[in-house]
Amino acid sequence: MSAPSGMRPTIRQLEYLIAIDTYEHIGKAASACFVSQPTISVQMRELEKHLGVVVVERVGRGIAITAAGHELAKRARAILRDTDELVSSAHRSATTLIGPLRVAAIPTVAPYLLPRVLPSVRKRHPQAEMHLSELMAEQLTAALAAADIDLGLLALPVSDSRFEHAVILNDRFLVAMAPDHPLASKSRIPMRELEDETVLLLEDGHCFRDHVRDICNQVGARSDGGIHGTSLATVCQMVATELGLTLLPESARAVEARDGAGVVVRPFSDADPYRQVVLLWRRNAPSAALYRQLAEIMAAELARP
Amino acid sequence: MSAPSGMRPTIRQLEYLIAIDTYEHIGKAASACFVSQPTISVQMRELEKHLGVVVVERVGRGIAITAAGHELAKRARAILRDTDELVSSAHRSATTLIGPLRVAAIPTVAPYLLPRVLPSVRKRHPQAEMHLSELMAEQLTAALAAADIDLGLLALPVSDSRFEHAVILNDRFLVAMAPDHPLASKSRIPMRELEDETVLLLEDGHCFRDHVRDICNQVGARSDGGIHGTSLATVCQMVATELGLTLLPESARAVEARDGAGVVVRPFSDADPYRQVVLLWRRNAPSAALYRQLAEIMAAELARP
DNA sequence: CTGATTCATAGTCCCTTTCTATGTAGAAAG
DNA sequence: CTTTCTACATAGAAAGGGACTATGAATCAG
Repeated sequence: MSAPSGMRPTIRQLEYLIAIDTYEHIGKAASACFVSQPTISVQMRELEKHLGVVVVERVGRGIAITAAGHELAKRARAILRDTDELVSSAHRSATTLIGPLRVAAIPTVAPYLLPRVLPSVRKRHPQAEMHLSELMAEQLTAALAAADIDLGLLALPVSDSRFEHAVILNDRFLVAMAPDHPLASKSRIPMRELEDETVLLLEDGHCFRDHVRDICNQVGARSDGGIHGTSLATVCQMVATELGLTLLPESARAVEARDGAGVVVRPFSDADPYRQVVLLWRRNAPSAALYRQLAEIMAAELARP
Repeated sequence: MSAPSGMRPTIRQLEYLIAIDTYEHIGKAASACFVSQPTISVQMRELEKHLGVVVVERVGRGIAITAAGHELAKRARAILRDTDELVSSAHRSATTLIGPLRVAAIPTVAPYLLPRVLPSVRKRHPQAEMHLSELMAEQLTAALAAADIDLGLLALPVSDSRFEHAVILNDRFLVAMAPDHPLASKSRIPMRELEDETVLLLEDGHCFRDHVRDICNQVGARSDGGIHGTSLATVCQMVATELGLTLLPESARAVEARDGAGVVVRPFSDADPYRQVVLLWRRNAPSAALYRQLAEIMAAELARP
C-alpha cells in the first residue's frame, strides 16, 4: 500500500507539469510557479526519467505537450485537488471535533447525566460521531490513558497527572428511603440520625460506593452488611422493599426516586456532602481546548434545572 | 488551480502519515518506510505545523493517532493510490499510443488509403482516439511542424530535416480516359502516345498536380489548359465527359475508375512512374518508434491486394 | 530502583532543488 | 543571407531540506 517508493513523483513536479499543460510555454509556466525557467526544464526532465515517458516535445522555438503529458496533467490536477482538500480538511479539524468521539461514563453517572448533556454536545459538533460506553472509574482511567477513549465522565477524586478535568456538576448526596421509613417524616435529616441505620451499598468497584461508605463511617452507620446492589436502580429497589436506606446523588433523583418508585429522598439538615462530577481527558490530548469548551457546555446545561 | 503552494504537504509526508496510521508505532512506521525513527518524528512535526492540526499524540511510552490524523491518512491513501495510477498510466503510454492521435492526409490520398489503413491502426491501438483531417502538402507539413497534428500521409518529396518518414506505398500512375477514347483500345500505353493529348490537372496546391505535370512535360502533352479539377473525383468526371485524359494513382482506381464511372485506366507500356506515399512525423516526436511501427502496419495492409 | 523501550531533540552531513550565467537552435527581420 | 530576437537547454554554484547518528527524557516492567 504505502510502498517505500522513491519512485513516486513529487507534488511539486506535478505542479510544474500542470503549469506546462496550462501554458504550453516553459517561461510562463515558470512565472506561474514563481521559479526560474531552468527549474521547470530540469524537473520535467527528471519527471520524464522517472515516468519513462516524454512529456514535453521541443517544436520550433517553443514546446508542445504530448498526448501522454496532457493525460498525466489531467490526473495530476485531480491529485492536487484532493491534496488541497486534505489540507482544508485538516484546517477544519483544528477547530472542530472530527471522527468518532469516544466517551465513557461511570455507571452512577451514565444513565442520569448523559441523556442531559449529549444533545447540547451534538449541537456543538453535529458531524462528530459519538461512541458511548460505561466503565467503572478504574477501567475508565486506564482506557483513557491508553487512548482507547477520548473523554471520561466520572467523580473526583482523580489522581493522575496525565489527566486534566473540569467540574461539570456538584452532585449532592440525598438520603433515600421507603416512604414508610421513620426518617421519611422529616423534611431534612440530621446526619446523626443515620447512626444505627442499615445503609445499602453498590457492589465493589463503584466509586460512589466509596463515597457513601466514607459518610457512613463518619456517622457510625452500618454499611458493611453483605447486601450489595449492582446498580443504583437495584439498590433503590432494595430500599423500596425496606431492606434499609441508602444515599443517592441528586442527579439520579428524577429517575430513581420518581413518583411511584417506592423511594423518597431527603436532604441532610446539618451537612451538604456532594460528589464532583468531572469531564476528564488526557492533559496533552490535541483537542484539549475543545474538551474544555465541551465541559463548559455540559456544566451550563446541567446548571439549569 | 496549480497554486505556488509551498503549503502543500509532500508526497513523502503523506507516506509517513499512512505508515503511522497503519502501525500506530513510530519505529515500525520508520522500518516500513526504510528510514530512521527520527525522520518520521521530524516530518510528522513538520506536517502538523503545516496543517495546523495534531496528528500523533504521545500516550504512555507509545503514540496514538488522533481522529483527525486518521481522517487525513484516509485521504492520503486515496491520493497515493491516484499517484500510483498516474505512474502506471505513464508507463503504459510509453508503449501504447494515448490520447487523440491527430492524422492528416493530402486530398489525393485521404479518400483512397485512409479507409484501408485505419482499421488495422485501430486494431493496434484500440484506445487511441483518432482525429482525421485533409490538408494539402504545404499546410500539412506546417501543421505537423507546429505540432497541431501528429502524423501526415502524403507523397514524396518532403524536404525538411525536422521530419522523418516511412514509405507505405509505391503508388503507380495509370492513364485514365473515357472508354471511347482512341487510346483505350490498347491494354498498355507507350508514353509517347500522350503527346498532343490534353491532360486534365488538379487545381493548384495539390502535389499530385505537380507529379502529373512533370510527366506531361517529359512527353510533350498539353497540361496547361485552363481546365482544373478540385479533386480527383471531379477530374475523373471531366475525363468521362471526354474533355481529355488524366493520370490517376493506382490507389484511386477502385474508387474513381470503378465499373460504370465512365473512366477506364491503362498502365504505361514503356515506363512505370509512381509516387511514394509516406507516413510523416516529427523526427523528435516522442512516439517516433510507435509511428514507425504504424507505418509498417500500414505498408503490410496496403501490400495485400 | 534499575533497565529496557519508545519517542523527541540536537547537530551534522549530504543530496536535491534552485539559482545565475551561458550556450544553442529556430524564427523573424533587415 | 546575415542579423537579431526569442525560447529552451546546459553547466556550475549556492542554498535548502531531508535523513542520519548520537543523545536525552519519559514511561513501564521487573
